[in-house]
Amino acid sequence: MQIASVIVDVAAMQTDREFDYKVPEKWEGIVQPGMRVIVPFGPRKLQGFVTALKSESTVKNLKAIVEPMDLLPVLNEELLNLADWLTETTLCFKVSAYQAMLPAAMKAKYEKVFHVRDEAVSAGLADLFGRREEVTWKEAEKAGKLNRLRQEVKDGRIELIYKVKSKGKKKSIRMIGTRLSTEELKVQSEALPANAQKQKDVLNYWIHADESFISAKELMEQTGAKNATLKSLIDKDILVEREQEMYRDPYEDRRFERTDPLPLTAEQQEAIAPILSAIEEKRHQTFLLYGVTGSGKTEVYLQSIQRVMEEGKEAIVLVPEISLTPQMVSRFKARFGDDVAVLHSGLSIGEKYDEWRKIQRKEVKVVVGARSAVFAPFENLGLIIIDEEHETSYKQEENPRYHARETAIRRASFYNCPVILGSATPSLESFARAKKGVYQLLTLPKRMNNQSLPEVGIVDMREELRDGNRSMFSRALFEKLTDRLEKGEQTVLFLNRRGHSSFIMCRDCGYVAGCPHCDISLTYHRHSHRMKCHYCGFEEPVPSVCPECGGEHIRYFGTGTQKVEEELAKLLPHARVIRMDVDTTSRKGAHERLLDQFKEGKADILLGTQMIAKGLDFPNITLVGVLSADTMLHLPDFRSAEKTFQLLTQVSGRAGRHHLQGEVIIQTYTPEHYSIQLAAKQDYDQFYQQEMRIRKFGSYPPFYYLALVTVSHENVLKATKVTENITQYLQSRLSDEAIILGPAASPIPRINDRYRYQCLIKYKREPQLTDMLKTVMEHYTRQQKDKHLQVSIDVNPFMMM
DNA sequence: AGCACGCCGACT
DNA sequence: GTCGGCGTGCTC
Repeated sequence: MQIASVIVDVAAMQTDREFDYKVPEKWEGIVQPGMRVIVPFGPRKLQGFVTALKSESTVKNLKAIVEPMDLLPVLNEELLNLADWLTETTLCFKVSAYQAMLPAAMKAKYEKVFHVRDEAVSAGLADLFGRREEVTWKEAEKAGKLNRLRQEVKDGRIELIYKVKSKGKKKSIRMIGTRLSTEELKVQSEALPANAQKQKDVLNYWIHADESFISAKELMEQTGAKNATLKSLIDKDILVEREQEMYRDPYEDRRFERTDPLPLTAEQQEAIAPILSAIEEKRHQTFLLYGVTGSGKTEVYLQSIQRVMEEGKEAIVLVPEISLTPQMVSRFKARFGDDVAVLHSGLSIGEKYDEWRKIQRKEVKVVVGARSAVFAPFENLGLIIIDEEHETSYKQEENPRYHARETAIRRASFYNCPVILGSATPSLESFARAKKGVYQLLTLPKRMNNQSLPEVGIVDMREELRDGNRSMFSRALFEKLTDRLEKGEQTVLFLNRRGHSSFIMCRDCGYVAGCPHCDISLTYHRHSHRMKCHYCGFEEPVPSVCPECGGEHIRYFGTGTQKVEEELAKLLPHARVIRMDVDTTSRKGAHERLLDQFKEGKADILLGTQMIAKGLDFPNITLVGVLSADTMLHLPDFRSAEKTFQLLTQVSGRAGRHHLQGEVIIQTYTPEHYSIQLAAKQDYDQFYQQEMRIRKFGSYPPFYYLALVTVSHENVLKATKVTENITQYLQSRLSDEAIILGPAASPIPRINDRYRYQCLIKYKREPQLTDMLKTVMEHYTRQQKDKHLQVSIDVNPFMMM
């Protein structure tokens, strides 16, 4: 007898282990590791993942698998292994790891239905059931009939059935065709009654058509026939119908002009050579491709992929979600055509599912996608590329809290293939590893067409204020802005905050409107004229007088894109402005449309948030203005200087990429800060040196690894007590080399009326740490006397909040 | 996570 | 005397 070990679809500590099930004889040879199955679990039915097959089990009364959910495994051995590793390193549940590797369409959906056993439905339920045999639990609940039904179930007249369904469906279209010859059709047509003109029209189509099948939709359009007409012909066995599976193609109506490999510059050739030899020698190696903006990293990627494809292998390209724009995609589609699948959050669940299936069926060779594309189910990987390697979005902030970079390296080492990490501003971690020789450093020091880097000016906004300029534009920026308008050149204005103003404050007493449930200030939203909490969703109208002192001088602080847009309209009424932020680009295709408009010169100024910091490459942009460079600098995060430097460098790179010389103005209240100074000089190396000193001094990455334990509870005392216990437990067991900070209140000490305390572990080498953290997790979730207690652990955290 | 079993308060 | 509250423990 075959027995399957199954991980069930319940993300909880107590169920995070294998359960054994008999494999029914008829499924033997079909059920395999990596396949999804439906299994009975207690009274219900659940989705489960088969992890292994065996012939014995220590459990005596095994239940049997109900049925497989797939024909072929959805996870191969390599991915099953990778899931084990993810579980180990990120301390997540097995199911969570599996789920992260599969498209959302494969997530199970559960439904409970009441099914009538007897013919007759008891009185009182007739109105609920009507003539149906089944009623869903939800319907019954709405009708308030649950108790009644419970009784019926007990008495055995009604059965409660647990159903498991897959969320996504394959898309199929209805095809209509005929197996009859033209002659036979003519005969059939004549045999039809005289008033069946429509049916005759339909048959006439096939008498003249070449292909034997056509989609029902198209047939009806061409012949004007209704569905009923087709149906009666099908009933007469003259026509036949069938469902044909098809892919949803998100890029259906787009055509990509094929491009050929471009000749490489000497620098590019030097950089690509070691990559190509690693590919040829099937050697696992991680390359850090450090190249300034516009130095031609993408062409290096493309030609590396080309070589991988020539070897008959596959490649994964990871790109930050935010720059996964149609322009980016088109560069790959243009070079590799239909060999490319694309995975990003803009696709529907069904579209993602289809792209995933193309990969699984080996119908594509290249995947371009955001973080989760690192799990693309290729089985013959030849290369993984991570563009903009330093981007924090490669770290997932929910369980499993994995980092795409580490995951990629793990996969690549399995396949003995190289990884390319590309960036103009590498993360300190990666650059340090490159310097140590863990990664091989490849440099592209020059811009492609020998364009010099733009001239960058820093404006001290405190001085502006002192001189009486209270506007959000410094005199220097405003002057250059008007100059560009006159010359007909384009400007990009960058601001990393959307909306209007960020918070409101009373000028009399200094009162700032805060959330009553969280320790954070409320954000002002103009359209609704209300204040909202971004953490718990609380909202309230803006007070007309200060609730503290009754004063009437309520002021709006902070500047959002919307407010800048209004200000521009006032100051430069003739300027045509395009605003790009989450609000204006949420509609499908809006992103591309706005950029196209700007590209075609239909606007003078492009005003936007983060999303315009990348990829934008238009010849006519000669001025870039950063309205406030230091908004990020004061966040409670040891990476804030690094992030500021990266962003400023990134944004500056937008100017003067072609024939016209570019210029950048950075407005700031802290002009002396090294991250701003060095970004202005575009001096990564200097920044690296400086920041490394600070990291060393503070014992932060890349000198130490981090692990963050966050405890939250409604009761402050409980939260502090638990955090203290955890800290003590770790303290007593870790080596002297480890540094433990805490217990301390989180940077946001309260969210949704729950108090949050944390403990930060800095360590270099603690082989026991994972086990200890696992113990901590188990201890506090098992001893669930206190349901309200929450403990979360983030190994290598990026968000310290 | 759900769901059942089981043991104590306010109602027909 | 029952309905229903949610504490506890299990699911191959």
